[in-house]
Amino acid sequence: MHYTHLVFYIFERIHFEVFWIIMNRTYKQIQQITLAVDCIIFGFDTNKLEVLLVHRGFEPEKDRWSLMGGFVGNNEDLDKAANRVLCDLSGLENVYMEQVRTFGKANRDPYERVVSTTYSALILKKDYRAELISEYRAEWFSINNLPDLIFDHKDMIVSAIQRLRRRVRTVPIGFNLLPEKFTLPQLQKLYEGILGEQIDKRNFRKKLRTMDFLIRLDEKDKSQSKKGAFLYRFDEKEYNKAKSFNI
Amino acid sequence: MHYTHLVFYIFERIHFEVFWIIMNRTYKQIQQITLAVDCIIFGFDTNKLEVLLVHRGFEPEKDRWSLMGGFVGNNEDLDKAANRVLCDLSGLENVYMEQVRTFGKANRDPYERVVSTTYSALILKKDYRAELISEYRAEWFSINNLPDLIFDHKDMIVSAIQRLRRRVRTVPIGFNLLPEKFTLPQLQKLYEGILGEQIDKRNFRKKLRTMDFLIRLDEKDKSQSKKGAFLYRFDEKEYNKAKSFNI
DNA sequence: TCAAAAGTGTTTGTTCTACACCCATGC
DNA sequence: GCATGGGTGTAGAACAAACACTTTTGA
Repeated sequence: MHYTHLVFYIFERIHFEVFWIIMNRTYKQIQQITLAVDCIIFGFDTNKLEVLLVHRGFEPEKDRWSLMGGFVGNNEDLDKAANRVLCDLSGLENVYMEQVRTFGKANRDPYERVVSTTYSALILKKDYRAELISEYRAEWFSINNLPDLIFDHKDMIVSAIQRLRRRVRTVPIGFNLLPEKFTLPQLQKLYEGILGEQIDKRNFRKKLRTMDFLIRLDEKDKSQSKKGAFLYRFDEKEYNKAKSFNI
Repeated sequence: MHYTHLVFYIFERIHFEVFWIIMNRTYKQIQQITLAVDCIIFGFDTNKLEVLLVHRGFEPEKDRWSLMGGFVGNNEDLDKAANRVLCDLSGLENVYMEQVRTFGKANRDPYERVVSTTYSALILKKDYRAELISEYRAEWFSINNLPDLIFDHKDMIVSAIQRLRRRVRTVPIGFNLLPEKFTLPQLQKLYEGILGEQIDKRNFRKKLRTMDFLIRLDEKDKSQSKKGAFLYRFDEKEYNKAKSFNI
């Protein structure tokens, strides 16, 4: 190796080692931050999409509404923390949940530095244990009529709705908001509620007819009309064969 | 108010207060977690999409490859931390970046509890200061030929690519990977590289012709052919008028 | 003059949209 | 027998996919 190359090489080598030593020290001394999860819990009520909010019972921000949240334990998976919070506060397990995004502005909670990862959950409203409503001062709100919320919880809900609107068109997750057996008018109202727009009945049903995983049962639901509407169920096995969905 | 109602009311009230007192204590005592950001830095090289990785210079996991990352300061916005890490390690500011998702498995880093939020950045490779490549032992890797990576960094890259593939079809972010003036053959190769599939030249150009924000200049780039290809530029103002994009 | 890349349209099939009437039933 | 919600099909427009030849020019 040429002399100047060698000098350059040694210099670079030292530079490199020093950089990593600094990195390594940083690695040990770094500041720690309180990490939270907040759950945007969606439910569906005949024709509108709703979120479940809790009434904050302590200062600061007493008497304002907030999402259900909790802190992440030191040895707890982030996803598990979200499930725990949902389960603690709703009594429900094995609920469809997915991460939305992480909110990390330094002053988002003006009282303390908290970074929060949001998760959205789709639950069947009637599975939600009614007694918890009073226990946690929880209440369902239509997404079109949200109350005043603490911190950036409104932004959290908005971004969860945006994501839900995108996802619900390409993945059959909407069924989590309906009972196992449902009618097509119900399903259409669900989609209209989520997307916030009217859908043509014939075009909607035409699309659904092409989906082999939507099984028509020999039963009718007569609660909404005299004629009665056929009940359907979502067949997961059949869906997994092709995994194509598009509304 | 009827007597039993009153008793019930008081009971519920106490229950509610106790719950919030516990919550409030929890709020103060909660465990804190080291929070990191990792940057998936994408670049484009004539016909393939690449990511920039750094060679880890210290134990544990010495000599393996990793994403560029850093820790979030106690008074630092999460987004700012990602920008800082990118800037420290690439010398670039004002780069297109967006949050991807947060990785929070308790044992994802087997040595220490670290939760990490990933950000993807699209940079123009030639803006990346070459001297930093040797300073940080960084290297560009084709996304089809990634080396062995520490922890869950491979998953991080995979989810960033998935997201990029979705986004690039509906938002004109791909231009961040090209110089200000670019040719249509370049643009097509970029899309082919990102999406990992061939695109029909005539159909591609037909779509682009409908987009008013793609301005053809009176210059040609003759570096790739004798005939030369017209240069174009992306007109942001024009795009903002309609904000519709779809490839 | 020829090799190499740039540029250009048409046809066909698929998907999306708009739209209006009959059916079954309980009251 | 009528009011209420459930159920069905078709025609036109927009969009997507497949496909082959001509142009330019430097070497």
